[in-house]
Amino acid sequence: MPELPKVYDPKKVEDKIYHLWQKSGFFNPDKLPKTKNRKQKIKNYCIVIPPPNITGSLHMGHALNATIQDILIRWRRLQGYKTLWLPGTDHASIATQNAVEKELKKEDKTRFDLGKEKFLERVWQWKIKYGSLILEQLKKLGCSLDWSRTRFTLDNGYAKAVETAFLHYYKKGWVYKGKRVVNWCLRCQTSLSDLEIEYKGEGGKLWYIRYPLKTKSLRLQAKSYIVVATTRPETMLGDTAVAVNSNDKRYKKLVGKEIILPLTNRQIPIIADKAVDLKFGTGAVKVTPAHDRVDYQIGRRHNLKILQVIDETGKIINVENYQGLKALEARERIVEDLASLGLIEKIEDYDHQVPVCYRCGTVIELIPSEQWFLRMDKLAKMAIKAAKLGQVRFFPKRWEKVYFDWLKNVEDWCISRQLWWGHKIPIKGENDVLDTWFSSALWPFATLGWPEKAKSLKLKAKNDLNRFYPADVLSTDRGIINLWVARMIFSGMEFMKRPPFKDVYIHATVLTKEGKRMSKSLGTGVDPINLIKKYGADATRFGIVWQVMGGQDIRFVEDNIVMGRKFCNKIWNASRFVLMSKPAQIHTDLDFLGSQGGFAQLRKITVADRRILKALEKTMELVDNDLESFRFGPASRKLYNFFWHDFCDIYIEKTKSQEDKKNTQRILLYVLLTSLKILHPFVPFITEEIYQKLPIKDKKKCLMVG
RNA sequence: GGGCGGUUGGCGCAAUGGUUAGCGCGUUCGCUUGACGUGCGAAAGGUUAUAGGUUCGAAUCCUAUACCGCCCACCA
Repeated sequence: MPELPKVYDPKKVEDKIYHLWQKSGFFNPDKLPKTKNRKQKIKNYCIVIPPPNITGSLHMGHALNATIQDILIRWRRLQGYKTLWLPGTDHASIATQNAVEKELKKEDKTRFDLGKEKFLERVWQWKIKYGSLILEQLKKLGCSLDWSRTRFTLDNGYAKAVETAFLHYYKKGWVYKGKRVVNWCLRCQTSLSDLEIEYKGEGGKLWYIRYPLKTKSLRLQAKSYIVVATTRPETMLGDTAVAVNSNDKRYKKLVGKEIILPLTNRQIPIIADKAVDLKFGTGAVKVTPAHDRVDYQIGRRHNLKILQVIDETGKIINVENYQGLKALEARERIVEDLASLGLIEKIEDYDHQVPVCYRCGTVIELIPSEQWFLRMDKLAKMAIKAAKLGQVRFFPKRWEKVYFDWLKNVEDWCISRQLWWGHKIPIKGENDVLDTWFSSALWPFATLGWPEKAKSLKLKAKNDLNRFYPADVLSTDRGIINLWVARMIFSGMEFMKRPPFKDVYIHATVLTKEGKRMSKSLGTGVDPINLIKKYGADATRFGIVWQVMGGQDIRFVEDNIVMGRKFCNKIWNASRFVLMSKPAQIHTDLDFLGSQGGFAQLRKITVADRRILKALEKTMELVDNDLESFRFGPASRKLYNFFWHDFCDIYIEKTKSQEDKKNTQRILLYVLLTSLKILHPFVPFITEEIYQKLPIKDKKKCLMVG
């Protein structure tokens, strides 16, 4: 046996070991060696990876999530389950299109300069580059994904799944086309769903505007008016009513009367509606059904005209004097004009929330637009039911509230987007594409071959679809519980009649040490690849998972990765110690603790021997329990304490003075081997490397399938 | 506006109502004993955010308050 170096060097080990794993084929459940457990049909275990967007490289959040999933998969694989962890990437329609547009901007070009065809070529080049970069990163981290099943949400088979799903809804009448007031991103030039907008606090103003009442006498008209408050005076051009609360005594007499809308001189009614808050502003609100969500609802209740005055470029239309002005320019002009007419009562400072695009941060305009929608009432009910019945369980449980709250009040989903990169709407004459989340909603079964394999599913044929659907665990970030998780659940219910996974594990969000969100644009991001280069993949995995406690956010500190590296070095040197004594071979499956023989047969077993064996057994049990309920941090601490303290500090020190060398060597080797097995899901590279050097009689090709 | 999470040694975090509140990093002191100085042994460092309450007993349960963070929301 060659002498091992004193310090563990991950660089010399990781690529070699990953290659060994890939060559073994054991990432693929169909190629796993037979064991007692794997012969049983029920012992399948599946995780579908949340496909990373191909917008760039992975950050620590991804690294944490990938580590968590790999721990679960390796743990179950070692237990004898037929494990599938299915890899892939997401075309991320709007996000990727924006990323490529940003790149073009550096060349002073827009997508329109290139034209659709050339632009899409460019996106495909981007996809090839970043798609493979992401998969490489996962490999560096040690992820045991079945690469033979790699999918992309825009590959040919996937397009078939999207088309099938869309047409299924279409035939049911759940997908429909209609003109609605939708969120419109002025930069991306597309509609967005309600979940795709964010709110940004803005120090704005509240203008109080006098709307003159229509009276018979002109003299009176100058004196009598109703005052409305607004943050967006320019939208008054599209007002088609003024609304007050029906219980508001101040305005009771005015309901049913008309006002003359300043600047346009249109006559519009004063109406009573429940949506109006008596306490805010003046209690009277201008109603612009074309450019405000609430106003649209009010308009529908009162049959008001929808008068669009802002177009999809953010400019004023349909009003002569302001035609072609940008909304903000129009605002200035209108306020000036109103002031010169003496119609501005007062102006107050007012902080409010402005909707912005979740991908590019541009202000959202609400405009009436012809779009495709998916009816949500029935689907939402199914999704709620699945969680209520416990078919889907959230960990930690509190996150199901976020899910229920959204589904209970959800409105129809606007699924069409005016983008170039994405799935085409499968209806003749439609050029628009689908919301990227429509396709990701099908991920857990589309990746397994749906709809092609659906027929054989009915025939109970053995294929991926019925073997690995539903998946056991979905591990993801809390930010996409509704955007993605909820939509996967109702899609699964609709197309597969079962929810797509049993457990939803919401992992911690990785923050900076200061408690700020990690973000590339803020320069607060930490690249896992740099950590892997510096400390090794195992150290990075162990260090980050060490911090996973009870669903709390993680403030990332590099100290923990340093700890991980030290721990790996400890594992390395304890193994060196055991190997240096040149122990005789032992049998892998020898049941030392059981009634079958093993240590029960050993005559001279010392107190220290008994203690370490007991501690090992206990640790195995506790770690299993922790992993059953996703307690990764506590599990890693138990492993650490057992190995470092019980095994190294106490037992190994003790063995140096134990007389029965042969017995001691056997026990040392047994405890080391078993420790490697329970450590392997957390630190796969180093444990595999050591395993390959251990004197085991019936050694498996890999510890991975130990 | 509503909801959720957090606040424990210098820093990052544990502790499932019950001994002296633990761990990692850092700090100080001592160890060149043949696995590891990325190590071993020891030590210092905490009125558990604040104020009340429940209890034989509270970091833990309850009620407020403060600060930090996140999510949702149609007060124009």
